[in-house]
Amino acid sequence: MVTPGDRARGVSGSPLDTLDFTLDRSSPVPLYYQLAQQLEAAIEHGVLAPGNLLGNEIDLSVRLGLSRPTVRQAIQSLVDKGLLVRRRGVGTQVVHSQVKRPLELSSLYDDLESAGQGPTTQVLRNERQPASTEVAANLGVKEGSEVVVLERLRCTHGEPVAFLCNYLPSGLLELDGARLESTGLYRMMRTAGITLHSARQTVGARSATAAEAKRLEESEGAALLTMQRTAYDDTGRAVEFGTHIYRASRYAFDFQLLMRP
Amino acid sequence: MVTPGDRARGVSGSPLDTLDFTLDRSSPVPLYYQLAQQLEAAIEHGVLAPGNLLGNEIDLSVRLGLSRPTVRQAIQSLVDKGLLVRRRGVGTQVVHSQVKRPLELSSLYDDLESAGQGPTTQVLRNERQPASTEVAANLGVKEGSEVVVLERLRCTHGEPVAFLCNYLPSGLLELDGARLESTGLYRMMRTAGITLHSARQTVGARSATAAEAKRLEESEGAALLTMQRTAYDDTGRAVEFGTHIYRASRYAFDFQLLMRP
DNA sequence: TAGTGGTCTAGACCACAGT
DNA sequence: CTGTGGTCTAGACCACTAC
Repeated sequence: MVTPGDRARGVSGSPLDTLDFTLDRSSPVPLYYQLAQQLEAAIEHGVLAPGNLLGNEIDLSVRLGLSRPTVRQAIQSLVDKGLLVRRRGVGTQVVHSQVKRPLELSSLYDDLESAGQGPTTQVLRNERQPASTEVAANLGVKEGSEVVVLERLRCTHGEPVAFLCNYLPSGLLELDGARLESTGLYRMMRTAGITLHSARQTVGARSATAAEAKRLEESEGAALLTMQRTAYDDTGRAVEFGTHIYRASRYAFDFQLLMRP
Repeated sequence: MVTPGDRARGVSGSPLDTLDFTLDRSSPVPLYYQLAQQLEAAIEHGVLAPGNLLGNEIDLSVRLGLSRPTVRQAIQSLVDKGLLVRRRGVGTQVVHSQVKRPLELSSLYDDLESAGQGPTTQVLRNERQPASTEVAANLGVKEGSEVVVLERLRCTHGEPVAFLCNYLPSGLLELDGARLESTGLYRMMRTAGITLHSARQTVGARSATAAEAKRLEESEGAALLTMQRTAYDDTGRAVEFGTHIYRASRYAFDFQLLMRP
């Protein structure tokens, strides 16, 4: 006999039924997080295919020996990531597309590294100076107060890709030139315990001036991609303001936007 | 006498203490949402200044006649929005910066309209055709299957700003030319009950070809901003793929990124 | 040591979708 | 009608922070 519940999960049952999750209650990792990770892995590996129903939350909580709110918390975190969709009266399904890339503060160094291009960085300038009106406004400090100014040239395969000019509040971070050349600024900030939280970006384009063209080994008038960004930590304090210029022939921004209704 | 609790909230107490929230239990609006909205309004209006502590969740729940999980849900939604920060052992505070603009799927029409520029749109093309390899891959449909192709020229103050080329799965939406000229594509999709959920974007730059320059009233070789986007609805199905070209002299992308740890 | 948020439980009732 | 997710309650214990 086939009960309504069987039909709801499909005749062959939810793929989740054959999956066993291992929960370690003695672990410091929260239970909802352990469950979320294993669900995400199942989706990633295709065990849960797009469109598959997860089965209802009550059954799942009973089967796992968890309370329903805990299971909900795990599922909700994946809904927030865009991996699952909930529909009242229907159930929870895996989304149909395989858009997995999370939204991140794009760090050029990380972008290039993950693309396997082996970037190198040349620090052109690393010193302290009084903040200009524009820099002060963007960093939320007083005009004329001391800030660190950083100018870098980033290359791949021996050719320039971008010219990066950044301003940081003085005293926030020790900027060692050698480490700056071997890793990205954002990675250094993370290592220093600064947790980036959000950023405001403006992306535009313009033609290269003679000086810019020379620096980036482009021809004068070539199209350049420009980006201005202010980054904030988790308390909302501005921790970086930068103006970046990219060779459009060698770089483009690639990112994902999420809408929250 | 000053108790530790008084000190924790500051000598004058949390500004929240003098605020009265009105909760309507008969309303269909969830209680946590009512609370979240009123908290957000208090922050927006400066009643809760950056750095202010909210007071602990237990007291708040008692004072409001709600359970702690409900209060937590309200607070969590504002933490997700980046308006509040929680610190274990410390409390919940308002973030220090006034970065409030939410992350959104930027619709050029909405952008221009909110900037008060009064955009106009000219529909150059609106017809069905078989999907090319590229379009099919981006929309997740079979190559050669019918899609709607839409070409529009967007202007402000009588001058072109952007040339927009979009592809939509056939049968998704009725595209009335007149309405397309008076509103944006995204707004039409929302009206038709399609809830956009996420999008993948690539932003780059290049020099204008002769044809592009003519169409956008630029000079040949001028810097153009290019954007390619695939948008997905809440089930993860691709609902739009587009290639947009903007006059860099008249438009730039402005958006906020949020990091989720 | 005291206060905070972080996690978890075991129930409950409701609104909505599909039959 | 049944089954689903959406919301809500009233407790509990733990980990971290500051004093």
